[in-house]
Amino acid sequence: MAGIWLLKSEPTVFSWDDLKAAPNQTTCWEGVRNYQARNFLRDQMAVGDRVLFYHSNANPPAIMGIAAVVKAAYPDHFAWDPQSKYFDPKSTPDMPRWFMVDIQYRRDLDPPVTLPELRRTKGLETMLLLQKGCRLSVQPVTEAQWQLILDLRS
DNA sequence: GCCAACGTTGGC
DNA sequence: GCCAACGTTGGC
Repeated sequence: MAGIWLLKSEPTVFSWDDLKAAPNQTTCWEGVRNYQARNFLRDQMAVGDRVLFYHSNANPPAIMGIAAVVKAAYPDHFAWDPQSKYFDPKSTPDMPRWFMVDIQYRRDLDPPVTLPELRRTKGLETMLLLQKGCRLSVQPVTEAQWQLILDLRS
């Protein structure tokens, strides 16, 4: 069974609409600079995995829709660019420290599933996103959680 | 803008 | 290896 992930993005940095407007509705997911998130991304994300696209630092924070992984992990070359805000001199082409995947738009959740709605939903209490202080920007989602979330819009 | 929670850094 | 200081995240 293919994996399921929740990816966080601040809409002022890269929004759901940005993804839909991107060439081929596809984008590389650069800028992950946390080791736990990197390990999920690098070691476990695979082509065909399902993605919940979440707007953090938004009003309200919400899952905007569904995307899919269309390219598995490869080195995040933004880490090598001194002009990039994601520059990290400790990552080199020979020894890349950071990785990214490509994701592609699949469909909207209409309307978006807001954080308060998620908190109200029975069965999602253990979802990582809802845990106090969980800042992980790449999170695994269980099949049961996925189904509960989709059921909110069907 | 505030601030709690967390992750990382670096001196020792 | 400890841990204080610092930086970041992200809801509110």
